[in-house]
Amino acid sequence: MAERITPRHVDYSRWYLDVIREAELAENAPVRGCMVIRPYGYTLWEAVRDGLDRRFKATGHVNAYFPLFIPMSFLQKEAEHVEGFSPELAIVTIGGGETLEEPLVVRPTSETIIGHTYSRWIRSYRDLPLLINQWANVVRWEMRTRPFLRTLEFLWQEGHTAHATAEEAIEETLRMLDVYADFAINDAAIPVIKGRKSHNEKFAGAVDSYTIEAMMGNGWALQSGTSHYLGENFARAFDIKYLDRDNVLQYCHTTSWGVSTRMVGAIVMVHGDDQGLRLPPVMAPIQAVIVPIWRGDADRAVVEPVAEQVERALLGAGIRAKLDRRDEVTPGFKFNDWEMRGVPVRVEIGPRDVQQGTVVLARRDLPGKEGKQAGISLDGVAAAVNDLLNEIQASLLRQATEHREANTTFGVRSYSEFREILETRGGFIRTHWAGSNEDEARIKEETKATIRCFPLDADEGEGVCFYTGARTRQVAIFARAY
RNA sequence: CGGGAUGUAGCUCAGCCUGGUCAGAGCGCCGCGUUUGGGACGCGGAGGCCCUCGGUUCGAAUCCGAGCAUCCCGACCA
Repeated sequence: MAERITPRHVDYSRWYLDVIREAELAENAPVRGCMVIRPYGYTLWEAVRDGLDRRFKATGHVNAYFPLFIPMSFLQKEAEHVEGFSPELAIVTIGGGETLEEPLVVRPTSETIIGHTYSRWIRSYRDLPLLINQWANVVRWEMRTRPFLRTLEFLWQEGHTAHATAEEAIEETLRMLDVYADFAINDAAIPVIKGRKSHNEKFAGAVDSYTIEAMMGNGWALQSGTSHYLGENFARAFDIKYLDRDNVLQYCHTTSWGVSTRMVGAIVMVHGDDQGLRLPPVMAPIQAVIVPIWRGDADRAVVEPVAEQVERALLGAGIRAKLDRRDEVTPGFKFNDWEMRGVPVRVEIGPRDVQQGTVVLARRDLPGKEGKQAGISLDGVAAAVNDLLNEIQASLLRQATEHREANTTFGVRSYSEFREILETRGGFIRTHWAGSNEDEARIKEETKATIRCFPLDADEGEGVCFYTGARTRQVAIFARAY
């Protein structure tokens, strides 16, 4: 048997690509940097979508849809925004064989077209807050691409809200950051750090950007969701104004926030192991797979009905279960196959089990035979699987948290120590920081590490900045990032 | 857009130096049979404008030129 998945310690990047391919999440499209999301990968995305959408609605948001094409002039209305995005725009100049009067930008994000629309919709303080989300695709002409993590076209949601006051808008920005963190932690089992972006890293056109940062299996950071407080920047650019109670015309304060198909990549990189995917049960398209085992037709006649009975029991208990009826591959092949696909629980049923009225359960979060448990009573199989799913969900979160803590350096004293750590153990460096934007840029150039965020939960108190030597209360997390 | 590499079967690749039984292997796929508790085996079979265009030559997957595409490493990024 040829190894289909490169071990992580050999080449993490290859491992990632191998898992994407072997688990049939996605494949490269004929156009550079674009991918076909295969059914199994798309189902994962649907789980992300559903988990978020439910939370958006619970916090008072509604969905709408805005157009793919945006007049070029719209982008130019917000100076920082156009500067940030123009290098990566795809622009349509010909339509129906005719050169267009004004080129159309394929949206890289929709602040501008939505800002334009909001200016028409908002007249009074009674129209506020306006809380809208859209599920859409966007295009950014990136140089370097990787499936899910960075593609020319990607799927995402972008929330766009307008508020009467800065306080309300900031509250919304942080509320959605909390929604993202709640989803990441409780659904995706990804422990994320909530923080504020540095000036260098913030969204083009934002006053403040907030982020949830996750650590991947190789110690690199991945920005997994962002929430921006846009102040009056876009309101002024697009003339989004309302009359307040005192009949005074005011600019709105707006926000925007997004999570993309990148989240699927995060799930792969946070939980995956050398066997392939490990999916958190809450999100797994298939939570439990049933593998029947038999020798010859006599065995089959007794095993198959029991396997079907287990499938019915699991489905009846609301578990996403699948009976693997394939006859052309061996049970051993199926074990490996479903492990690679990250299915959290496997139920094995053979003649011996049927005789004893039991099944074997195998949990994906523990390696190899360590995760096998024999003698589970047939009567209680649904309950047992359900308990195990809950346990795996918690276990994956715990493992990811431990991995992050084990790969975080708390506090460095000098820049040389900082560089030393980045080159040797890598991971996150969480430490006091009082440097300037230029200092940050220099560190990025010299070490490839960036400030991932200023964590919101910082409780370190005052300390000394390793770079400037100044005393400060500000704490930053540095890391190499995707 | 710089630096490196590669385009041959569905996939991974060999063949190219040294032009002529060179259209090949493994995996995958299809059929039949035996198998099935950790990636089974035997036999038979299908499948290829050898990236494109042009040139050299009696003859090109092979040599030369141009183009296109992809991958890896950098600068930019959800």
